[in-house]
Amino acid sequence: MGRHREFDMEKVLDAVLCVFWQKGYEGTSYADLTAAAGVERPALYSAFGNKEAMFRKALDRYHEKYLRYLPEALALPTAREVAEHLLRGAIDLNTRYPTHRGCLMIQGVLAGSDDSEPVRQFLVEARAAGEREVRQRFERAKDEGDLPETARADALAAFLMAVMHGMAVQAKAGFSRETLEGVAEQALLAWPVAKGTKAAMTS
Amino acid sequence: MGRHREFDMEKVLDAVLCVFWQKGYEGTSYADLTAAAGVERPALYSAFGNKEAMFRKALDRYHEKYLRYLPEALALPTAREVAEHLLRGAIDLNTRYPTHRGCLMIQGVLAGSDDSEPVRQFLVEARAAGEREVRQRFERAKDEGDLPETARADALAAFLMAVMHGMAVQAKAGFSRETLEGVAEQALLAWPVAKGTKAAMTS
DNA sequence: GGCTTTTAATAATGGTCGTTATGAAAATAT
DNA sequence: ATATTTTCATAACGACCATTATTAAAAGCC
Repeated sequence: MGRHREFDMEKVLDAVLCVFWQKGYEGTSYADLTAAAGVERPALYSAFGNKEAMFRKALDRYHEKYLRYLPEALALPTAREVAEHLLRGAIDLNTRYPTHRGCLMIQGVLAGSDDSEPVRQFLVEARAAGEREVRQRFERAKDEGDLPETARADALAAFLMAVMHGMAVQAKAGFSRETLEGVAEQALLAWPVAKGTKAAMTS
Repeated sequence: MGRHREFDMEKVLDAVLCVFWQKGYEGTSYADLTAAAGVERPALYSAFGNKEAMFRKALDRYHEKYLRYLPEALALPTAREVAEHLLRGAIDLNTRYPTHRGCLMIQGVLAGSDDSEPVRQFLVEARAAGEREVRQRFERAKDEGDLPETARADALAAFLMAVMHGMAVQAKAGFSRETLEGVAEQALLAWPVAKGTKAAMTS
């Protein structure tokens, strides 16, 4: 019983996500959110709770809709392909939309106000979880003989993520896709290759 | 004639810089600034102008006091040493102070509110200027035969800066100095070396 | 010591922040 | 058709934002 919701919940969440993406958590106001969503404040509160809860919902959607390339990458057969797919995916995501360049998560990790500290902490942990997955994937690659025994999975994962984060910053600073592709290329030049693999043969 | 200033201008600027470093431009309030500087609001206004002008002064000091490693690096004899010094300097700066990790500039580049857009734009340009200097240094290295003719100075500079920016993000996320050293090491593994140089002999 | 000039601290400005009462409109249930 | 329930928009809430009058204190000049 009762009245029905008049707005499309998914459309609103997408609009909210875009605003957070563009302006960051602490840079986004309810004025921005209502303008983008075409829905008044109380509707946002009844739909999501407060600003922090809304951001977390937006973050979930960000993972589902835009960070798919991460599990995709992890499922590839070799560590080298994992790394390539991660870099390519990051470039694509960071430069695809002219209105909101860069990465929603990285932007939030660098937030500074006291109010946004809980959100920042959450993002720090989420980022660490992603890196952990990559590291574990590279450890598996060592077990499978796909990375050399001498390779350090933790350092490779940290390095790869550093390049991805750096590209997010550069994308926000206006870098072109082509420039970022040059960055990714250089990053992969020293990728370790185990003896006896196809990759080692062609080098 | 008239009363003398009672506070030490340099000490206040240092305190202001630390707050901006910790909380970013848009995350810092005058309450934070007065608490850290031990000086009331009007004194800050008479000394610096408004918040934006104060941030720019803090940025100048940041360059003088903490970004010295950049011109230092550029003055080194080989491109390889330039890159090493840049990475080492970034690691040091980003992890030295537990209360304000990361990089003041990178934090500002990712600011999102409408108010901070002028500051963000300024930082984007300052960042680009730094990268330009590195690129030109690498072009000189090609002329001097220190980098191979096939090397792309722009891609190398962009790559190096990407790693530095990524390390700033990771430092803000709590990474240890040792982890970042692993990142830098991996970044340098594929550094191009011209034939006939000492570096090429030892490899 | 009086007069002027500069700095200092208190406190108020208008504006915007995130959040929430309040009451009208719409839809189901009886 | 009436009562009940839920959503909607208007408008208000206190808190904090950057900025600035206002007034008291301190230091140089005569």
